[in-house]
Amino acid sequence: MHEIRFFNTLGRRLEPFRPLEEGLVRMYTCGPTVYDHAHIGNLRAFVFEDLLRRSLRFLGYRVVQVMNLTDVDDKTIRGALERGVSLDEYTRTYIDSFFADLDALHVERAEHYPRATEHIPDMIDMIATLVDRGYAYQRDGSVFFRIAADEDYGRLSGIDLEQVKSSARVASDEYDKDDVRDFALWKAKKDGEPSWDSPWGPGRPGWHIECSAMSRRYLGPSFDIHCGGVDNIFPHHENEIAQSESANGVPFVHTWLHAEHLIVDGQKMSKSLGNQYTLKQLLERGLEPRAIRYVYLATHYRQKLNFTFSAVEAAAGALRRIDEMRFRLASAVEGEAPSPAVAAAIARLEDDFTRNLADDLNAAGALGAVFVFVKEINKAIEGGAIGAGDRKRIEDALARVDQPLGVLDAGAWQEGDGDGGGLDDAEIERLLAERQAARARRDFARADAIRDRLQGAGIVVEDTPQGPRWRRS
RNA sequence: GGCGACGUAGCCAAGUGGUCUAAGGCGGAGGUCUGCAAAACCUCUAUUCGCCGGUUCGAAUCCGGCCGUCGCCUCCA
Repeated sequence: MHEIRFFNTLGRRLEPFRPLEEGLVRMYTCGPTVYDHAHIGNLRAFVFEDLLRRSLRFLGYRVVQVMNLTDVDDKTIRGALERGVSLDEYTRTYIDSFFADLDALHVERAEHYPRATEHIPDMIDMIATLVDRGYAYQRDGSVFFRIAADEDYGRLSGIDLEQVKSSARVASDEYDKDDVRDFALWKAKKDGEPSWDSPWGPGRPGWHIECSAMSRRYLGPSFDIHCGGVDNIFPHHENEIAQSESANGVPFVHTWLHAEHLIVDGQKMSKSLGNQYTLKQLLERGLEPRAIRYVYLATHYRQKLNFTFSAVEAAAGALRRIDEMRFRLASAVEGEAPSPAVAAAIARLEDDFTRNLADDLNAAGALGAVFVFVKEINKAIEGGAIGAGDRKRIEDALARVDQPLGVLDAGAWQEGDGDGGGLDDAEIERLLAERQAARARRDFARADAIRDRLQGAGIVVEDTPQGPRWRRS
């Protein structure tokens, strides 16, 4: 078993990973604010978290993952008001859209998707504890966290609080706080906004408190991993640590993992550049979701991912190479005894693949091991070195490494209508036989006409020394 | 201004002290197969890791400087 190492943002170094409870990993992954459709940058973080949970399982752990849905904040409130609908109705559209995106990219479901609006009492409870303990104070119906009361504030981000103090943005803050750096735990109700009753009057929770409260509800006061995008390091995750440790009196999270941003054509995504794509927009352009998932996987999560259309094309080509190998394997003739070359290739794959994955989730390296394997198997097929039982052993090895990747099995990504343009298998076989007969009597016009017809129906025919083989494209 | 990241072949991207004259993919060039084609497969495709110094027996990998790109600095994954 390979030891898992992660780059912990807290401390900024690679370190061996050990869960608090043997064999079980509890992780909290910051989810979407459901005020708009997710863009491909948001989705990068979610695919990264999917890779993480799948990899942990592959490496032998049970996983409990929580992902919050932020359904009450400035943006959802504003959106609902503008559209003249309830908050719930407004966010439902984007929650549905979010899950549709996850499905399209084959992201596994987390164990829990708590919504902020369904956990207001948990948040009020935690805020009350913070007030009791002197970490928070009330002001005009709002409650603020007193940063000065938390000595080790800033140890995740390494932020210099003196700097924050003098920043212009903070100076323009709308609230009257003891210290400009203090942040809101509870915001007093404003006209027209949805609100909940609390000991401090009607209002709504601040952003950071939801993650502290909901993670405690589902994972307890201390757990193993917390993830998000790098932009969450400060202030969001810093504030979560402050709230949770001040309220619970125990260490909050051991390992913090942060996904780097995605850029498009070398530039930051922004509405004004018009490059803030949603998954739906890419799919409408004809990009395959499987290739998009591959693009996400092929760059290490701590590296900026430069998303380009040509990268998606390259990904599609890479996947085709794998599909093609399996296709050729399916019609390979097995020899007498199992092939030592195949056994060696499988052993090498499993070792290299696992080692890379355990090393801070190096999926790009793991993918490299898969392609080395593909090449070796191709050679074995070419050289007639596929032995008894090898086909299944190869397929099984691919299925194992695909458990964390979720991208190798073309069949799993097939859209419903792959029916070969109305031709069933028997009909295809009959046409192929007819074409073979035509070829045998050197009636190539007839043979090519049949091939064209099959091609038109989405059937690819490949001639080999052992006869033709076909597949639906 | 403060904090931080990155710069590897035409493109994408691993590797972070010796097995690196640098994995893998895309693209490109040859070849094999074929009636032709397509597809596929095989081989080749960076003596070099932004530039300059230094440390070391040894550096793409560590240190310093410079150049370039980018992110964060109160609610953006």
